[in-house]
Amino acid sequence: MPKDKESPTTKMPSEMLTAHLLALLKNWSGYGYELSKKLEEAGYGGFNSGTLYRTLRQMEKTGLISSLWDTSSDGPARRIYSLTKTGSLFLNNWITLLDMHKATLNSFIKIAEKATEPSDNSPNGKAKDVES
Amino acid sequence: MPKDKESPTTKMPSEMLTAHLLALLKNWSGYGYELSKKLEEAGYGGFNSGTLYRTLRQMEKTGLISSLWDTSSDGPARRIYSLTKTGSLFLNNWITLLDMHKATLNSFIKIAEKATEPSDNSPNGKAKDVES
DNA sequence: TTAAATAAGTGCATATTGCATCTATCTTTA
DNA sequence: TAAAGATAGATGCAATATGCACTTATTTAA
Repeated sequence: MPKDKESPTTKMPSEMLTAHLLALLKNWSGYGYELSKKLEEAGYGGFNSGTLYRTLRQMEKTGLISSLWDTSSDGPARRIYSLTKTGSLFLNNWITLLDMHKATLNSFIKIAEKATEPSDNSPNGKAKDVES
Repeated sequence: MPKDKESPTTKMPSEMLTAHLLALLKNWSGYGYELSKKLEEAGYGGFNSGTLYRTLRQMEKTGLISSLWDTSSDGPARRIYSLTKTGSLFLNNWITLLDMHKATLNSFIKIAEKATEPSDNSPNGKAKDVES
């Protein structure tokens, strides 16, 4: 892998969108415009196309996906993306992380519920007033 | 332009961290330093303290939490945060969103698995080579 | 009196995003 | 046939967000 000279930090793009794109590309190859339509169909719209295309290029730079031009069909050329091994691992990991995230949230919430059982509703300490 | 009254876009801070903080503040009041320790205990460390404090102030600006200074105990003053009604709704909504997110991921993955049943592993179309 | 812990924050460089716009290819329609 | 629209991917710029190091301040421990 060329690893190009993006020397300092090549950061992962926005996690939610990345995860959806990886899932769509699981065992399947597609191009940006197509992916954006599928995401919108699935109710995951709201981003602008620029963000999508930039995210895809960024994912490619970090090795989650790879691309090649498809000029075989009519219309503008399409950049076809496929999942890499890394991308596949990342997707599995993300799903595990999601579960952990939710478990932590729930544990926090449950701890909070327990802590307030003796109906102590007042904020702790003698607190002075707000200031900006 | 100073942008001052932050009229147009006051964006939500990084979603994961926000969600954890909201969960910790559910039915409970705490301050930044304390929250950061709890997050680290729960295995959710890795952010630096600056990010945490800035996230909290940002959450306050968007109305998810509210704060007041606590000077009642020894040591440096503490900014005590509490969940607002908005924050509570946001937290519930986030948990729902997480479920939807995971459901969508799984549906994408399952569709992909079905689509490849006839063992067609080749990328679609006659694709030309990559270019940067 | 010095160091370390607690508590909250700032400054600056870099990264990411939103919004508008651009290029280009092909199809539809007036 | 000219104009408009859909498809496809991308960029420029301003506004935000983030990482990293550093600062300020209060109190306790060495």
